[in-house]
Parts: sequence; structure tokens; C-alpha cells
Amino acid sequence: MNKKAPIPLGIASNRADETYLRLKDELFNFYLLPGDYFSENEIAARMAVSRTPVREALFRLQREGYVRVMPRVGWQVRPLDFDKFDQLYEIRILLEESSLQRLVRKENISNIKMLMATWCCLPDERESDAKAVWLQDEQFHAGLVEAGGNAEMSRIHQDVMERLRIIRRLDFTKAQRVNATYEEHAAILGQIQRGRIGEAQRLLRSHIEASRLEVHKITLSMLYEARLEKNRAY
Amino acid sequence: MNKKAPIPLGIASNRADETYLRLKDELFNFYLLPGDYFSENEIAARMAVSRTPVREALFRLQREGYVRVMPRVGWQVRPLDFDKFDQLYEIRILLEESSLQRLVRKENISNIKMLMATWCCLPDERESDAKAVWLQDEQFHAGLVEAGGNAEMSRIHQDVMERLRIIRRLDFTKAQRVNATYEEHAAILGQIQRGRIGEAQRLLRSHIEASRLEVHKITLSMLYEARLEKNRAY
DNA sequence: TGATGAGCTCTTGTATACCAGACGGAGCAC
DNA sequence: GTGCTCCGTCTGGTATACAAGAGCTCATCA
Repeated sequence: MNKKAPIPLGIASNRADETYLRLKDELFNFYLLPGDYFSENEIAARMAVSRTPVREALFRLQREGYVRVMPRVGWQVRPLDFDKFDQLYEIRILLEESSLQRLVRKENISNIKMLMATWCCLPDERESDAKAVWLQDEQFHAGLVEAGGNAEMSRIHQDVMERLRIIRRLDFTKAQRVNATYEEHAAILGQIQRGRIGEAQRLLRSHIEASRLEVHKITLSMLYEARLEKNRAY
Repeated sequence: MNKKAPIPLGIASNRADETYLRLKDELFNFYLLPGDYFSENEIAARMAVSRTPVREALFRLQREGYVRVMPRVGWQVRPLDFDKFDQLYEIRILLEESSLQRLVRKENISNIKMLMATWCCLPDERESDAKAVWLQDEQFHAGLVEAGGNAEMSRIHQDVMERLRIIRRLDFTKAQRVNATYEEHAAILGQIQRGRIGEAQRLLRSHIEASRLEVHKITLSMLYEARLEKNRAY
């Protein structure tokens, strides 16, 4: 029984991607807590792969700011840095606002119509599942940037959103927040359709600012609970 | 003599970084030409290291958009994509403009004064070495963003500048361009000092646009020459 | 009692062996 | 002549062996 299991590969096409996704999942669910120390061997044993794909995954996560390596010492989960999150929110606002600006110049509003189908609907047609709303919200903001027509800007926006995801995913748990999101998105799209870009930008900015503040509040308690949860498990 | 050489390590602290820097150097000097195919073994043999650090370096370069891997087939140097460069220039403008905006709000002009010492000088005090001017130019634009006070935005700006470097470094070869750079930078800083941010933004935008157009022209001929140069060598 | 250093153990960094898949060319069938 | 199949050889993907440094433990000595 010294032979390894046949093929424990997941949906990813290789073990490195698989390990990357699993590790990110553990980071997002606070199984790996900010500040924790760990080693490559530890991860490799837990995920039943060799150190090679683990290292590849960790380097990617390091590049994205989630973990850091201390040479010949070990790895650490980077502590949550709310100043950094604020800065990323500011960049989000900048990118999305400027995409609206270019939108009106390029008359590229086909994406916008698709977004309206999702967001400009009657209250009883609204999605209620938190995770589904969160996904649609991601698509809304990505869609605005894509409509701007700058693919590199979309890529950067996606990176920023990715880095915010660890705290943003804790939003959309209260019905009130979901309803507010629907109304604000619809209002923004409405102003765009009327060609009032300036007003749309103003609404967009305050919409994102509201999200930022809300997430601040939620995350602190959620992180605390996640910490308790993990401690209970041992 | 089957024992390897003792320590052929360069300035980097490990072979992976060393390999990364050497590869990027070869990319920037068009020793590795856009469109070229190559394998990990080939690089490893040429740089006298094992595949492990080579792979780590290549993954970093892939993430930065210089190369791409085709699984179980090989690696390719990504062709130069001028549309992409245009998009990156647009992002540069956005980031630097918005940094000026925040500058006036935060009254954070200590960086600006340092920049003025370099750029607001008499014509005979100007740096003439192309490489030195290029370095100062990088610092000027990075300095503007840093003065905005958003560290994450600085990081993104740095990434964008890095990706533009392969074509931007071919600029600053003509004295005329150097002089224009000095005058335009001085003008921008002058407007900032007078608190006329809007005008500074306008100048900054046209300054970057001019650089973009100039680089377009230069690069096509330089790349052609680099191609000839390499063919001559064989 | 306190300082110190040898050495053990753990870490990441690097090299290498092995695997499966992709591709191309030779050879055969038609 | 043309197309198909098989097989050898190359590739990157993965596992593993080895090297070297950081840090801790504990014994030793002043």
C-alpha cells in the first residue's frame, strides 16, 4: 500500500491550479487565519500532493497579496489590512467611473441592456439567494468596466475585485442590503440610459462607498466568529 | 569534472530571481523575440541552472504577460500587442490624473518639491545621458502617483509602467525628446505649484499621449533592427 | 546562575527522476 | 499518390532527493 491513489484530481486541469483554488478557499473561509504560520510540507500532506504544485500555488497567492514567504523560515497568512481595502475600493471607484465616461463616448451600450434585464425588474422577480446576488453583483460591476472597452482595465479591475472578495463575500446576508443593491443598480442603469453620465457616476460612487462601509462593519464580527469557529473545532 | 561549479549566483538572493531577471533582460533586448518558441530545458541549459528556478521565473513572466505556456507543448514569447500598450497608456493617464486630483485635497506636496529640484532647472543643468533621463522620467511619473497617497494605486501604476517598459525604454534617444520631456515636466509641476490642478492634468494627459505616439514610431523600427541583429548573429 | 556554542530539527531552495500527453515522421494499407 | 496508424521523442507536470540556512534545545563552562 505504498502506491499512491490513482487520480485524485478535481475540476482543475492540473494539481497546481487545484491546490491554488483549495488554498484560496481555505483563506476565504478563514480556515487559514490571518497571521497564521504554516509550511509547504503541511499543506502538501493535507492536500495529498507533492510540494511542487503547493509551491506554485503559494507563489501565486503571494503575488496576489494573501500570503508571504520568509526564506528558509516558513509562510504566513498576511493579516487583513483595512487601509489596503480602502485603497482598493478607491481604485474600484476610479476604474468604474472612468469606464462610464468612455461608455458615453463609444456608444457601446449593448452590455448595459443586458445588465438592465437583471437589475431593472419588479421586486418579486428579484433573486433572494445571497450567493446568487453576490455573483450577479460581481457581474454588474465587471460589466460596467467591460462596457468601457479597455480589456487591460478590465483585467486590473478583476484583480482588485478578487482581492476585495475575501471581505465582500460577507456582504449580502441581509435582505435590506440586497434590496438596496437592486435599487441602486437600477438607478445607475437608468441614468446611463438617459445619457446622464455625470449623475450615474455620482450614484455609482456613493453606491460603492456604501458597500465599503457596510463591509467594514460586517467583516469585523464575521472574522471574530470565524476565529471562534476554528477554535471550537479543536 | 562532473561536479558543478561552486556558486555562480548573481546579485539576486536566489537562482529563481536571477533567472527571472536574466530572462526579462533577454526579452527587453529582443534576444528572445516576440513569437519565438522555446522550452524549459533550453533555458535551464543556457543559464546553467535546473528547471525548477526556470519554471518559477517563467510563471512570473507569464503572469506579467510576456510569455505563455502551452501545456506539454512548450513556451512562447507573446507577440507585441500595440492595442494592449494603448490600453495601458490610457490606464497610466487615468491613474496619474486622479493622483493629481487627490494631491490637491491632501495638500501633500512634499514629493512635488523634490521632483521640481530635478526637472525645474536651467537647460545646461539637464541630464543628457539617455538612460539616466529615462530613469528620472520613471521616477517623475511614479512620484506623481505616490504623492496621491494610495499605495495600492502606486503598485498598480508600477505594474503598468513595467509592462510598458519594453517599448518605453526605446524612447529618449533623441535630444529633442529629452528637451521636450524637461519642458513638459517643468510645466506640469509649475501648474501644480500654482494650484491649477485642472491645467496640470491637461498637460499631463497630452504629455503622456505624446510619449505614446513617439514610442509607437520608434519601436517598430527598433524591433526590426533587433530582428536583423539577431539574424546576423547566426 | 548565566552565557555560549554545538548540534539537531525544521524550513525553503534547488536539482533530478519519472510520468503522461502531444506531435511528427516513418511505414503500411488502399 | 494519399491517408491512416503506430511509435519514438519531445514537452511540461509532478514527485522526490538533496543542500543549506534559520532557529531552538540543551549541555557545558566560566
